[in-house]
Amino acid sequence: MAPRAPQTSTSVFEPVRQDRNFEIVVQRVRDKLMGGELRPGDKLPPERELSKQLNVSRNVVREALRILESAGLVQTRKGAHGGAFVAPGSSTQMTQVLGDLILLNAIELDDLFEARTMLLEMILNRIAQLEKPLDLGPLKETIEETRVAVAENDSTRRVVAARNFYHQIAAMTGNTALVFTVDAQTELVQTFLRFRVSDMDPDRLMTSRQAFVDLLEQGRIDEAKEELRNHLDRVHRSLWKKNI
Amino acid sequence: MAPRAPQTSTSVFEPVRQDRNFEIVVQRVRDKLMGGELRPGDKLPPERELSKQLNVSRNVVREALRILESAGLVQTRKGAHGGAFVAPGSSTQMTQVLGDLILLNAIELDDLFEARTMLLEMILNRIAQLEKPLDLGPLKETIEETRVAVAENDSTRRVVAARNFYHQIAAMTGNTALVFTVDAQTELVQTFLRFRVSDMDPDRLMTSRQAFVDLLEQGRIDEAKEELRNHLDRVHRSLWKKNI
DNA sequence: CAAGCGGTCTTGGTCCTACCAATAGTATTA
DNA sequence: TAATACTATTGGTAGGACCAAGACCGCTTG
Repeated sequence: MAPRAPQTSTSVFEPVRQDRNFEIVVQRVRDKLMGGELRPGDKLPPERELSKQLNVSRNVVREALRILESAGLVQTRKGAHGGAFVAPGSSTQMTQVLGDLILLNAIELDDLFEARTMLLEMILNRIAQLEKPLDLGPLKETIEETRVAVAENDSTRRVVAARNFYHQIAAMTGNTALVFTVDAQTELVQTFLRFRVSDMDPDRLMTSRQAFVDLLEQGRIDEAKEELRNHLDRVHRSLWKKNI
Repeated sequence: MAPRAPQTSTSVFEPVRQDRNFEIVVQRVRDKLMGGELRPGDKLPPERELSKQLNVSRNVVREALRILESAGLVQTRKGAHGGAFVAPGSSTQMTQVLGDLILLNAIELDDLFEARTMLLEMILNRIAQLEKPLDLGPLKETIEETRVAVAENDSTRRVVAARNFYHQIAAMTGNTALVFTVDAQTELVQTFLRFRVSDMDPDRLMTSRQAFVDLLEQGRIDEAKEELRNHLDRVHRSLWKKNI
């Protein structure tokens, strides 16, 4: 054999480990979720127990739980019979993500508004294609709820009712992904609106809501789209004023 | 004075504190981001320093950093001159959220596919409304890249090229929110596809891509939509087979 | 007996201290 | 001069201690 030149061993050895321990723990939990071994409502072992089972420090377990919690996968409760429970899905995480992207200036607020308007128009198009007659019951109830909230000047109820309004429009498509997306966008817009609900003229709001559901009931979807788009434009414009 | 009945003091005292310390730390950082005091690229103080400044334990700081990190707001590096740096926005968090919602059975995979198809159709509608002539340069380059990747049977390059393809379609709208949403959905679908890229017939893929851009160039948007929709249907269907 | 009160145990929340491990910069040596 | 070794910085992990909230049990008391 020819003598081997003394070369600096070129990446023959791969790094033993690169993932941090808490990332591995997170992945373990995700795997159990994916495998169906863990389902919403289930309880994870106590932190001390988990740290023993996984042979890591309690610190590592806690950091992993923080990640899972901020991802909306688990919720934690203190005290006896407390612990980390697998959570049901909600739109709050998507709201958070969108909000953070705006914080980082990666998404323009205007663009989000435009996307929201487009998404809702798209949803109405989808609704127009449905064969079954629409069940406008929930929508009408929500509008009634809005009316009461406006009458009593209860801004909290008003905000909830607004969220329900858009939620139910999306729900009419039966598409869960669209529902979550709409919910997230609505929540985010409401976050920016905060305590400026009162800026919106109550009469105009009720008129618009009522006109929308009436048009929908009569099957005049295109006009309903127009009504909704005008309303959204007003809302977004009022928000923009603040954001200068 | 009339003697006061010995009533059990009804909620005169409010709880001193409810937020956990690491949540407060997270909020502090978010506030600095919102106020523009922290911008992407900036470096946070070292953990030990931060724990001194905020008067909390290093544990609390670390748990807060895990949350910020999993939210995509910061990235951490080890070693000298390391630390937590404010990150630029990316679509990975949105991808993660969507994936988690599917894990939790809160979103149906089929619904996500449908939403994706609808979103891209919507984007093409938006493109059709644009006044300026489209710049199809990047799109053509990406298709060329796809052709090379297919020829060399390089699945990694193929996946990247596919991501670019949809990314550039979305980018033509100029709407950052749409771009992020499309990117997230594409990444997620690719995650589910994983190593099944080869399932797609290369010839058919190239034919579809080429036809799409040709139609787009000739302004026959409706036919381009049709072409894209058929392609997406094929992709989603092939994925569905696996998911049984 | 019923209501309420206090004790007790479980479990998450916080703190501290020590040490390991990666990394960039600097000094040293062949 | 270039490769090597050292050093300081900083995140990652470990383990122990204590606090605080909440569920449960049993005792006291009216």
